[in-house]
Amino acid sequence: MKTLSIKDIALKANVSITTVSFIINGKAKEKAISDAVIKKVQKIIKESGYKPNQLARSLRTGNSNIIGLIVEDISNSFFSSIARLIEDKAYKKGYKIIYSSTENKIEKTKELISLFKNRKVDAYIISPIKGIEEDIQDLLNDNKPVILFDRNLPNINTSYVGANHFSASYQAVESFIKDGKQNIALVTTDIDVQQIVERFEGYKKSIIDHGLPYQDGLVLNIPFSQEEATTIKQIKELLQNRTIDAVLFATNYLAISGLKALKELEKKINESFSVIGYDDHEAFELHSPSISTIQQPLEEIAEAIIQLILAQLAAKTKLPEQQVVIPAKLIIRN
Amino acid sequence: MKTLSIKDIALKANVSITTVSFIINGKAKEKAISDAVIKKVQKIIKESGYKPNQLARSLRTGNSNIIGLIVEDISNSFFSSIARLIEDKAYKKGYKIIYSSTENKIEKTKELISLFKNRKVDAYIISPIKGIEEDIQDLLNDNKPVILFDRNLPNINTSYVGANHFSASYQAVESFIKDGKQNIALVTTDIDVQQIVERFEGYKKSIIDHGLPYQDGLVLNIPFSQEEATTIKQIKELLQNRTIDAVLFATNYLAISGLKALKELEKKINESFSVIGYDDHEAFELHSPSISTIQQPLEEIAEAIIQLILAQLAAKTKLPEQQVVIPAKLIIRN
DNA sequence: CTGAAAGCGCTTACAG
DNA sequence: CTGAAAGCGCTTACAG
Repeated sequence: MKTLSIKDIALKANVSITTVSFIINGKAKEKAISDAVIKKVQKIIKESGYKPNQLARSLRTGNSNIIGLIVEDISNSFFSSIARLIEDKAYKKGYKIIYSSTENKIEKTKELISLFKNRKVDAYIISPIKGIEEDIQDLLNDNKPVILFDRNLPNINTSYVGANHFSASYQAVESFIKDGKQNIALVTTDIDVQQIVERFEGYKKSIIDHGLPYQDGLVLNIPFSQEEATTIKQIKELLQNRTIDAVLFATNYLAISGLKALKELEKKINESFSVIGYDDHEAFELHSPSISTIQQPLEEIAEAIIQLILAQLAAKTKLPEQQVVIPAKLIIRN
Repeated sequence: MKTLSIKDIALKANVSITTVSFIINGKAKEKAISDAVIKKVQKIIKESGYKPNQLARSLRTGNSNIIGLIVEDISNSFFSSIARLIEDKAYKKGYKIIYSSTENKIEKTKELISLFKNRKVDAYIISPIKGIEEDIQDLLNDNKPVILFDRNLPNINTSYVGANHFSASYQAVESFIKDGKQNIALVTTDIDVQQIVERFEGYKKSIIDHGLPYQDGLVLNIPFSQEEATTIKQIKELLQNRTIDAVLFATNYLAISGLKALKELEKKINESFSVIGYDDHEAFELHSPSISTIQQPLEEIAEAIIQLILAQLAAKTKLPEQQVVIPAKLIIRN
């Protein structure tokens, strides 16, 4: 069961490995290999089930037809959905995707980039955190295409795809206010990334623009890696200690924790108490009542990312960077 | 920014690449390299940030320190949790995991195996489907460790880790009956894998053992790749056309569709109508009322898998295969 | 129309 | 105690 090499095929076909290589790589015509030889070699390849060793190919050519996808947490449905869409689209162009989660840890992210680099990944799609600017710059200096998404990094000159979180959370708060809500809380996370900061700023600006007082005490910052039990406890405390008639959750998993807190408090969502979540989650629609949410158009985001990356991969020279900002939509469910 | 090779290090250190290689691979002592040389070379490696090219290393040694994980759907929380646990454990032993989803498609699964083979993956963890027996046998003949999990394949002689689904669904039905339920439905999927068949058989046997009539019409087989909207429609029809006072769902995503169907029908879960799900889902606990469920002990399963795979990887000879069956637990929530 | 040969970056048996 | 050389399986510039 020794696995076959190009040499074995060349031997069987009684031609040189050069000829076999040209045929495998679709360069037969260009190299003017005779039809008879092409047919013969293809037949032998087919019959023997020979598959070129990708490792050797990558080692020689320096590229791998692999795109690396680095996200916060691949088990979060926002990221897994994007990953799935990108994978499908990339596959059709002959690229495979390998992905991994950073868990918002700088060290882990650096290791991942280094690992992918070592495996000669052709291009990178990264949902970044602060502290890895240098590593990304190295990639760029190395002429590797890098697309940032979901979060931008101010000092990096590369393309970015993401939603407009400022205006999304501005609108969410506005919809609360139109419903007559006065004391609107925000439950968010403490990670210092643009996308999260924007959600806070949209919240704050909307409150102020509509003539309500901004209250620091209504904003709860949850540490990212905190145990969920602690998060639930903190949300319960917020809800018990303050007069609150509406809550905006800045991420889907915070909203889930929030719903658990409400359940434990036996506090109902109704005309006098509203909730809006972020991104989507299977539990939102199923919940009684269904949970309204700010949704990012996943398909559009995935499409924009893959377009940019394929364009850069196909180009010989560096393309001008683009900032693609896609509006998020407020979905009101009742 | 040319990336460094072992040659560059050898040059800088003024030694041969052989010596550098020995030092990198921890064979310096064994090869009796002098301490002075070791220190010097290590210093240069550190300062230059040199990382060995894994592709070249794999090409030469024939192994990659990568374990391939092939599951039905990585975005299902059962599989993503297992993947996460395995990843952590493997990482500590110097192995990386790459994973991908089969979506229960034979062709896609074959392609994945072939892809992983091409990338010289050292070992395989597979949640299999029928129709890939030959491909797995090829792997085994090639002396690659393969662990099957979640589902077994009768004619393959390799280790397996999974839960006892027969007794789990037997118990679930028993608990319905003890609660006075008489007309118990099963919503399951049509994929022909042992794990799903067992769930059906446990259901049927439990009904018969407790003196109830088994009714074919109370078992709904949902095609795996069917649109969710259709699934919800079929579940609604079942519930409307039949007298049913309890439903066992054979997978977590079917339970979610079932809950959506109940919501659309405005049918409440209460003393006279019960539901049990399978595996877990964030929405189960959050639901009002919370949904009882059959849970597989993820940590134990992951632990068993990784133990078996690491043992086989460390062994020079083929280890005897083991069938590890772990009991699933019925979690009653109210 | 086709092939011999160099080289990608490593590891390792062999020699000294 | 250390190194020269072969070889893993490919691709491609060059030659004819």
